[in-house]
Amino acid sequence: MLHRKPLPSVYQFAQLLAALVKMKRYSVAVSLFRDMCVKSIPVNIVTLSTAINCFCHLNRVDYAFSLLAGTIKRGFHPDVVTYNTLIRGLISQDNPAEAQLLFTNLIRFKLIQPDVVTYTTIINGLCKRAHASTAVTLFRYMDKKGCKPNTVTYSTLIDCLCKLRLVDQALGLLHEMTKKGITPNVITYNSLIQGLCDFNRWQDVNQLLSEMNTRNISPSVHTFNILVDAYGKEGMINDAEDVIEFMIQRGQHPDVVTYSALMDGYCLRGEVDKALAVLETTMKKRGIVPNIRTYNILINGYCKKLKVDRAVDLFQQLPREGLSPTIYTYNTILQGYFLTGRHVEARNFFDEKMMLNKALTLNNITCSILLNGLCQNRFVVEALSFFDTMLSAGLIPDICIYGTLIDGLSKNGHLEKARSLFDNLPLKGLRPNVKTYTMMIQAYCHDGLLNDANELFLKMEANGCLPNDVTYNTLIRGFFHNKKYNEAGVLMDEMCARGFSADASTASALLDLLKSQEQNPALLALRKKFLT
DNA sequence: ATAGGGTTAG
Repeated sequence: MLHRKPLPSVYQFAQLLAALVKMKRYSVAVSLFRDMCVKSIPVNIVTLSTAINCFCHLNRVDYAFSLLAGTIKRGFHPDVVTYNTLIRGLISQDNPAEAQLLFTNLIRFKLIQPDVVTYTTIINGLCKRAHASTAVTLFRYMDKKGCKPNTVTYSTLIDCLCKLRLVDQALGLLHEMTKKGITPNVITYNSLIQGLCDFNRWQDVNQLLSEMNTRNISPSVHTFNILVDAYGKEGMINDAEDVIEFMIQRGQHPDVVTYSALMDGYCLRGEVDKALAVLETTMKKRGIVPNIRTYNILINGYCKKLKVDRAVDLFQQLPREGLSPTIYTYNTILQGYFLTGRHVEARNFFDEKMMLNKALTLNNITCSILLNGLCQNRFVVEALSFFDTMLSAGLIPDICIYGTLIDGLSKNGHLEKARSLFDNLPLKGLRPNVKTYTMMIQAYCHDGLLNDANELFLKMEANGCLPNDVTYNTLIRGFFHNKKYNEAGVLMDEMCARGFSADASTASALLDLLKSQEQNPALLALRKKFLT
């Protein structure tokens, strides 16, 4: 194009950029745009907006805004499309406050009139941050302002409601849109099918599929992938295979996502070798190239089967396949080593493979795997020193990390350290959850501090955290071990009243007690309670 | 008339 004389028009360059965007080749588009600027090829607001969009997709909203400044400086007028792009960029960069500010200023200074895309973008951003009710309010507001929601707006809201597990509300919106004459598309249905699959509502799924059929909306590869994944996760591997067979019959081509979902299904059943066969035969035969997620599934499968060496073989095979491991890959193998008691290899793997890899961002999962693994192997000092390493690497520990640490410390004879960590959680802006409370209660019980345990049990509910079945069972066993059978009985009644029941471990603890103290009246009363 | 922005799966 650059060598053509006369030069192709700005339209044709815009089309080329758009094609690259469609293929998600954002950095290629950006370098082409730069090339155009250097060679003084005319640009306009359309090509400029496309470049701004590319920067946003590359997570460089800062560059996007400096290009916006350049755009205005060169005398072009950013329009509603330009600003919608920037609003989406800010939201996707997790900066909703700036997005909000941009939106209000655009309206205040009458720079643009928000359109249906503006509202849809913001509704999506709100929903993805779990502000569903605000999103619905905005949804009703735009309608009132004369900006009619369209298929994409409804699909966005439906998808978000499904992800918040409000599937029936989402189905209500489907009904509402069709009544208004706004036709759902395959994306609308895919979101709903996913939402229903999450609840194993197979009958409703089939009803939606036949509804699609009546409306002449063909299921896409996406649709089938949702089904393969859902069946695989439920262990219904034959159904998953049937879906793939069906989609091929209908002329759809399964892709890497389809087969990865199938492989995950096999791995969850422990049939990792079958998953490997899918990769080595079916995918190869069909010319489908596996990606890192495909390998992660296999690596995870082998680790869960305690075949860590096979997992490491696959890990070492990655560069040959042109793939780079992700933090998920590393975390999986690290956990595999600990799971099989190979803590020396785990620590070498962490030191040599993970710490030295500059491209890797260690996360809270890494931290909790390490802390848990070290504590379970009685390396408390090392665990604490790793914790410090992670902190100085800039990691912000979440409540799960503290839970792991509290549990590990208390199980290795450091109850007071665990207690002080627990008590200082509010100072770190963290609230204990039901697991954290339960671990601390267990710690107190283990050291015979039943009063502290009971006090905390009462306190958690007062703090708005309801005990669950694990909490009750933990405290009841604590009373058993400290010969407080009457207290155990009272708590057992309370637990049953709340719809929980004694678990296997509590039951066997009681049976052991009964065996050794056949005539203890308190225990006999407990047995009566327990057996009825 | 031809070009840019918002929604779905592992």
